[in-house]
Amino acid sequence: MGTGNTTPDPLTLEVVDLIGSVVARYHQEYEEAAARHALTGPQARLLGLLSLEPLPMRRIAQRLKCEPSNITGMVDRLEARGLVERRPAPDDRRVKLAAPTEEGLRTARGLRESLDFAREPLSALTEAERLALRDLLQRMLGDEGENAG
Amino acid sequence: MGTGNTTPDPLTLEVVDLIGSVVARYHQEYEEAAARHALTGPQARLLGLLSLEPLPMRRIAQRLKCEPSNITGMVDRLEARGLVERRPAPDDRRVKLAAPTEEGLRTARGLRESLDFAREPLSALTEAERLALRDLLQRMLGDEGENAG
DNA sequence: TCTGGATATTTCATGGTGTCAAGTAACTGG
DNA sequence: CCAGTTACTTGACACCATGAAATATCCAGA
Repeated sequence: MGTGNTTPDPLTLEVVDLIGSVVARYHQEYEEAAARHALTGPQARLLGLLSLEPLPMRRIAQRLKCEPSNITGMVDRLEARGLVERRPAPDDRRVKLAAPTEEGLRTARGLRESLDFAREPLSALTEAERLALRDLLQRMLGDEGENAG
Repeated sequence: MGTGNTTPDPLTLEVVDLIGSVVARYHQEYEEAAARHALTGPQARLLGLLSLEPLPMRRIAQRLKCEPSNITGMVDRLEARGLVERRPAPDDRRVKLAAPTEEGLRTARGLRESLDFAREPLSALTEAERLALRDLLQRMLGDEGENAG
């Protein structure tokens, strides 16, 4: 919890502002890409997550940083559209794995492809610049390198 | 837009992934800062916007990229808490300006200060690195430098 | 002046997201 | 077998967001 209360220098403020723009644009493009597949942003995120590997409901909630009861409804809606199915976990009858159906996988794939935020703005940078950007972002995020949930 | 359909190189994918992390962290911190002032993310965004200058409802909708009918409810809620008030526009009796109250201004100020995403992660970078990051982000966003709505 | 079309805001209905509290089923340790 | 814990679901509620329809106001032209 930063105790910071002194005003940061103008350069920092400028960078923060730029990051805000990146965030805004990222979201906009993400929502648009999701809408192209008749999905909301959170639904697209969930489907993308499951397309990597099926997950128990509780695990999904941790990854998406929300309450498990929320996941129930989201999976319900995706299940109703035939994009996701619930499977029993082999070793624990309490847990249910949410897994994408064939169509869900296709949708996730299409989603990833139509997510042009990847290429579009970054194509303005040379490879060396992308490398530099990667390193700077890594350093920025560095102190929280979490992979497992 | 983008016709891009070839898979981007691994470096680009890595950078995109990092940007995704930045976006996630930005959002998380923003929501937390808002919650510290008993506001939701959208409410905090709206209040921050109005703290710069009072705006007509329609203008707010354009800035926040949502429907005007949505703004009505958001301003209603902030107004009910005494953070925002509606004023008549001097030259057009149809339009109403949403303006922060004194308390709204105080809240917006406190919000800005508690928004540590500014300082915290960027403090890991030297000034030269922040400069480099600024230039890279500017180039990334460059082709859409819009300011007026 | 009157009238028709455009604009600003609101209202209503609807659906998705998110929280919290309570409930059920199943696992775990004694 | 029993108590406590864990996983998921349900129900009530608030907020965000959209779209269609209503109201009030502006504006341009006859």
